[in-house]
Amino acid sequence: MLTLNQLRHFHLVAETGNFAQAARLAHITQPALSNSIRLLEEKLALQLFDRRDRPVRLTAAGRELLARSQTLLSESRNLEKSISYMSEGSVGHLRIGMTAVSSASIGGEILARWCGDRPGLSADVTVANTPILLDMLRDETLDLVIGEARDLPKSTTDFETEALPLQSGGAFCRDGHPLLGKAALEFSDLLPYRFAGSHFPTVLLDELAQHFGLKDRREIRIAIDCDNIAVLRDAVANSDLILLTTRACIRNALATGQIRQLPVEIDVNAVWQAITLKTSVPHPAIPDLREVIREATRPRPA
Amino acid sequence: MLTLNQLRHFHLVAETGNFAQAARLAHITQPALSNSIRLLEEKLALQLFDRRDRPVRLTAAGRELLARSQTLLSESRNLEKSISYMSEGSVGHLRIGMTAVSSASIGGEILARWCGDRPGLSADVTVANTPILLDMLRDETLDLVIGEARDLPKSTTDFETEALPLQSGGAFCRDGHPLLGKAALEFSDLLPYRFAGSHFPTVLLDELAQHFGLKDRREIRIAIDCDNIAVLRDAVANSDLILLTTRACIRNALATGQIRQLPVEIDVNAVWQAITLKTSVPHPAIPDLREVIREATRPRPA
DNA sequence: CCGGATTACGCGAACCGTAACAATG
DNA sequence: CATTGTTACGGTTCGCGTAATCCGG
Repeated sequence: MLTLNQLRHFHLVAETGNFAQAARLAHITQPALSNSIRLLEEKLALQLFDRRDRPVRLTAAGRELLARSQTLLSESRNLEKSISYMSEGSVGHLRIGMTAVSSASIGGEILARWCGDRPGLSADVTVANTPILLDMLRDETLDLVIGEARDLPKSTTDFETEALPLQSGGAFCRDGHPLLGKAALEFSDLLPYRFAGSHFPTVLLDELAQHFGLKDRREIRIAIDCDNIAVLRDAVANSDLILLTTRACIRNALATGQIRQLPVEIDVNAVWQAITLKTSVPHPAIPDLREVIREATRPRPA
Repeated sequence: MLTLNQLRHFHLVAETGNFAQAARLAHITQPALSNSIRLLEEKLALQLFDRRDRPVRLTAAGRELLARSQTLLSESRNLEKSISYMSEGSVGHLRIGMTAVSSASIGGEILARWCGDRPGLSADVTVANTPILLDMLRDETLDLVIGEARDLPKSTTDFETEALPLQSGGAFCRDGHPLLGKAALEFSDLLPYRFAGSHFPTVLLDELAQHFGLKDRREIRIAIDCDNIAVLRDAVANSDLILLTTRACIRNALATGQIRQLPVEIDVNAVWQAITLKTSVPHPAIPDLREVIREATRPRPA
């Protein structure tokens, strides 16, 4: 059975044409190297070097072996390097799940920071509702999920959760919306209009309703519930719908003035959690990714 | 230091998801395999399998390693196969030297037979004069040479030579050449015309001159000495030059009637040798190639 | 005679097998 | 309780190092 070490030794001798020098490079003594090569030749039933005169030279069979084992050795060097990087979590492929809002708000920045200066790392992002993402996490189709805190099951014994800083949210409307002219805006002023947003957890609606003293959460009428932020943005920009989401999620539309924030205090601040499976062995790069997520979600001056 | 065996074991477990089955495939006992994997995990400082529930599953790091070591393992399988073929000489790359005439006469047939039904074999053919080819053989730029016997040095201690069957040669001219009409043609009848051929050894000319009782070999006037058979063929087809070469070398032109053989008995039969370097370790495929050369040069009914 | 390769021999680590133990379902 | 994986232990092999020998320039 062929071993990588013997191949390495063979290559060193072939390249240097000198057993002594090759032995130094292999960090073994000359006799040991001599033995290694001899055993290799016996194992292969092929004479690899012509030792009749110095310097020793490759035989025809030796040249063949050299050429044919070149890729194998370079592959092995690559793998060893990859492994050393893997141990420190600086290489690998992660499968990350995000909700629509979190992906649109901070997903890009997280991935930019994370992949940007880590050439060995790559990611696969799945956008779905938190319950779906959690299912995928459970059967290890995902390595990490950024999900809505409100959608987490009460008993989180099998999840390693970490609450992320509050993402400031609010109510948004198109430029020129009737409500923008109104002074001292209250939440009740919004109720005549219908709402748009991405995946409203019923708990959130209940909280809102309770907070503003509504009898029934159905007084907050949902017109569009969509996982695609672009759809929501365009729908709200061209109608009187009110968008409930985070500021970061529509920062471009806010910057262009296409969409404006309504000056009303409402509790739609997003609470997100970075979630991994406690019962699974984490990818070595996970701690690093968590650190990047913390940095990217840290509240900063606007 | 990574070993191929450990990687193989790892792959077997990863593919079967079952230590017992993998152990059977690896032809070792289950505890031995268990140890092998454990040592690998310790060496890499990475947990590769999650053993908390059955069947055991790959961890994220294990998936990475599996993906990244895939090519390495398949390369190693390829190499082992190549080596087993190499031992029996059924794979490799040979550098063959031939003279212009021998290459044009039998080179194609030899290579067709040799490479044709041996998918692992390939060749590099150099066409040059015998002395040049012998030099290349000496410094191992070539593995085998088919050269002119007459050009071999007298002392052939460092060459392994093998005479090939005589290749019938003769004098050839264009269709409609004046000599073709003459009855009872003799060699002296040819002397008014000049000759063409590929690399005339002076010994050959001396022999011819002596054989036909000429005072000076310069009575045989050489018009063209060229290593390119196509050049000679076309030159002779369009002039009254007489071509000295083997029949096989111009068999196509003979078949089309473009060139005709002069009915004169002359001793330009080619004597070729298959030559290798005795002082070098031969390529494993050499004996096989020699056999093919013998077959291809064996005299056959025209 | 010197640099460089091989042979001879002893030791330690690695690896496998057997047997006993532990955990999962 | 049966299947499957781990731990413990003994024996063999493999690979390296030291020392002595051999060989080519």
